[in-house]
Amino acid sequence: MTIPIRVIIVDDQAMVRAGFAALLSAQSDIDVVGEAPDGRQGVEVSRSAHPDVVLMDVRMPEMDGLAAARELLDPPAGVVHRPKVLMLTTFDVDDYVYEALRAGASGFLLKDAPPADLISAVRVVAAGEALLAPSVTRRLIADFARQRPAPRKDPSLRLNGLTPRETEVLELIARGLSNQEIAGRLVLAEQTVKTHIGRILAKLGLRDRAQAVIFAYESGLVSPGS
Amino acid sequence: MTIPIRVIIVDDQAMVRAGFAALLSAQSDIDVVGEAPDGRQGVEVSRSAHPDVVLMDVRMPEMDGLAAARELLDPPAGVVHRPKVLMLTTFDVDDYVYEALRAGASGFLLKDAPPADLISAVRVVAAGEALLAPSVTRRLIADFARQRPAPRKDPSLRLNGLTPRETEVLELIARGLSNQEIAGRLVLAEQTVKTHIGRILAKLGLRDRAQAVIFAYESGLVSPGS
DNA sequence: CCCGACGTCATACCCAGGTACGACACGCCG
DNA sequence: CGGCGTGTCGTACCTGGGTATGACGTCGGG
Repeated sequence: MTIPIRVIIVDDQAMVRAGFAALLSAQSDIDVVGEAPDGRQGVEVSRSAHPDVVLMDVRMPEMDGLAAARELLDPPAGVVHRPKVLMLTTFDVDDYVYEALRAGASGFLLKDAPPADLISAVRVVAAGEALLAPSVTRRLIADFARQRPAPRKDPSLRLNGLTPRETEVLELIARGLSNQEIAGRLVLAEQTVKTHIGRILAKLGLRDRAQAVIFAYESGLVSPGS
Repeated sequence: MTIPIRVIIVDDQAMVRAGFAALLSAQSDIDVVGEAPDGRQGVEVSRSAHPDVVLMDVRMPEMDGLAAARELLDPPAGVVHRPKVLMLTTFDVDDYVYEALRAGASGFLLKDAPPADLISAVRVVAAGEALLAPSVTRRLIADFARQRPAPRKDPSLRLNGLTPRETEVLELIARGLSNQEIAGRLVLAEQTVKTHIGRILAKLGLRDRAQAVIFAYESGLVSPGS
């Protein structure tokens, strides 16, 4: 650590700011180079003091921490300085967490965490890594696991009834191709495509290609964005 | 902490096991109640020693940590014991991390982490929370942010052209309803539904309802599982 | 007050898509 | 060998869905 980590503290409670500042300043590798009582001023201070890390409270008057974080992490044209943002909150509220992470925050800590945690969090974040409160981590993992429990297991499961060729056709349906286009792509007669589709719909208990598209998405055969 | 946290250590290197055991046993609130040199034996030991937390190395002979974790976290019928699993690895490899989290692991640490981290990780995990190595956290957050940059912004963005009523119709299309069913649901003449659909397709540059379904999923208007 | 956006509906037309039935070829397996 | 699953294609039929055009009522804003 040749050069210290530059930190600013944005929180509407003066006592909290003072406490954190004292705590962090006591570290030889950390400099507190600014403070602000609300999001708007926080952004300004950050722009002029160009800190490495911004400690940002979530709930604040004037401009809340979320908006301020967004402003700092996705700055308007011309602004080159992009600090790391470490969000702080008294209670952990889901929405805030997710919004902050989406905005690009590097961490999310509860204020009741041990002081040592805050200090190490600043170091971790400054190093370009990320750190979350354990309860937040748990939730994020749960969410992650829920979203993709096994992207390639569920589909093949219910897709079992379909032959490879049928699966192939189904995927093209799910891409929005017409029967004619599918026939062209697979080098088939259009009627053959119809035959396949007929069997697909029968096997899966669907009515038309629109429902087939739904099935393809719900089963994971195709996924948004892919 | 009236009753200590029961921990077992699964790692193919005896020295590592010994080191961790010594480190953890020194804590008054942690008991090391078992060890195993590979995944298969790890599962067995876990079943008999019923620990609160299983420290599991990723890379192991016989049965790797991932498979063992899956076995412990999604046990066959009849097995009631479900310990928390804390994965350990020497280097951090993406795939392993995601697989482990999907399987339901409560944490993922690098072996080069400070000893204090391991100890607190055990406590955190035992408490039902989760904890990840900072580099892993960063990656998970990045992934999270990438997956859903703003689930309710992108859609409404391109959905802008659509009127509320049209959006409503589109959603029902994406649910697989026929025009007749949509008419019934919205208390409309079938022709009105057709009119709406015609406009929807024109505005979005789509050809038929199948493509409309795709659009609904891709834009986030509807999501798999919802 | 008039116009534009929105929502509603009608009449008419056409075709892609889905259904029904049958047929033939190929490869695998009991 | 015989049968089954799979993939291929043909003919025939029917309907749901998409297109075209026009019309009417209601709002809200300029």
